Amino acid sequence: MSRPTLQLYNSMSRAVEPLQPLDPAGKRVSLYVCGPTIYNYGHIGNFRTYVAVDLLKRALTYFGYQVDHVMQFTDVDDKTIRGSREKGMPLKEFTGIYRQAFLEDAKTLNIEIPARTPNATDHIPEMVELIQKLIDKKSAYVSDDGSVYFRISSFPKYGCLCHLDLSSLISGARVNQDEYEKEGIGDFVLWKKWVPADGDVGWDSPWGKGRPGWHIECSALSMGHLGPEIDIHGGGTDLRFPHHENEIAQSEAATGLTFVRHWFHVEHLLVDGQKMSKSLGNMYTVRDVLERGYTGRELRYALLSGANYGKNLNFTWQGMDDAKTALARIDEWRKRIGEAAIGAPALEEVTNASEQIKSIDEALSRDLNINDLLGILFTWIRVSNKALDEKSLSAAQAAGYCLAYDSLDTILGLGSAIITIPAEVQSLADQRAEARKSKNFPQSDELRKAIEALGWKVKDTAKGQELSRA
RNA sequence: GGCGGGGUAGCCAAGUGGUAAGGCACGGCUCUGCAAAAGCCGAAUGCGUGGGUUCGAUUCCCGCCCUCGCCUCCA
Repeated sequence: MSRPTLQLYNSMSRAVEPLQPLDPAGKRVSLYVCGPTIYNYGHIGNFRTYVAVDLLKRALTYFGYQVDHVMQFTDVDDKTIRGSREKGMPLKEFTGIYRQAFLEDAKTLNIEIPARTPNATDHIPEMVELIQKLIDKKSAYVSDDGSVYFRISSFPKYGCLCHLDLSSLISGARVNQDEYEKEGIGDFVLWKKWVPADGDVGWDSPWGKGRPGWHIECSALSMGHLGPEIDIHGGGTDLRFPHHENEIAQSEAATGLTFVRHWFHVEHLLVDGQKMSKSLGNMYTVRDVLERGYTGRELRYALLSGANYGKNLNFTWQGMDDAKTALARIDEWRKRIGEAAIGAPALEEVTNASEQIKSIDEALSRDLNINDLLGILFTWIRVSNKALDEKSLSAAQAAGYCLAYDSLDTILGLGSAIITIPAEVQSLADQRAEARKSKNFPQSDELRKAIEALGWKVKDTAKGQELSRA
């Protein structure tokens, strides 16, 4: 089936543009995403970004592209070093804990882990090589203390991504006054000279022992894994400046090529309308949300549906409840429509799905318009439920809805609720079935209350009781 | 000061130069032993505000108000 061309907002041009991959065959799309710094558990704001990236990746796959996806883990910087020293742990061990935690949380949210997730520290030689190249090209210099800086004045395009004027940087609000050794105020560090606070963290280099600056890892890893020019580079909106701006400078100064064709930035998540911060006590991890009794897929739904990726998403517990209810309705419907499809003819004979899939394609192609997509889904739900109530939906039509939904869910990634009923709950339900058989309704109601007290809901249907999580 | 994003029903949120998707919440009804689930019906004469362009603007233009973010820690 032919699909529309995917239109994506490009934060470089500030316009929605059709995606045009470098691959001459138009099949392969290279995608690099700036991963987390692994010094702590990721919060839901981090995961809003990665859920959005996951949506992008799934959409690309859906549109028939072969996605070459790389995301690095930043496992060396001030925060990781400080954290590991506080815990009295080797850096690698310390960051390993949070790398693992991130992967687990991603799994909770049904985020597809990129095929390659390199750690920055496993690629120091590539970074050193890139820095040397920049020095050779006079785009970087070694300062008196042995650190290496990128020379912004050597790169006229500097500021192109963020539309910044270099002179405005000089009068910028926050400039580190301590960095006397820099030639220019906007120059940024490529290689940081070892200092005692770094402890045993450090690598040898032509400029002495030290460690890479933050930005160089993404340039080295992106180019190393995906080539000097890539299709899409993404991350949270806060990375635009300085991180991505600096990546462009480093990479393009070294290669003379266009580093990235399409920039994908995800807007931030707010909590109760405010920026998350420790002082406000509104920073939640994925684990915190789970502890409140929500599931990963409920959080995924909330993160996906709260707002399109390019806009701030306001996280609230009310929003989590809304998500939970809406998702339960989708689940209920999927189950019902699936049962109605039993006995349907072979899939190739199911024709009404194509129209539905077409509407999905169209909404998705418009810069991943998830809310339009959900609007379409809920319309299917209402229309088909009505038809089922009226007994006017054929098995073939039901199968068409199943087909369309399952296709849609390759993008949404909601999957299905896996329900394991505790023995205690099942036992109460069995007793209730007996009570109902003998029309002992008072006892039946008592048992329902007992089941609800355990956090479960019971529903009476023509086929008997059905249990679900409250 | 510079750059950018928002202001659409109680809450969340799409959208369009031609008369306001969807979700959640709420009320009534149908169904049900009662519930639940599902369905039906119900709310914006209106899309921050004042002008302008137009046959027609929430959608385009200008001014104003409010709000959020970024301007070298940050997804």
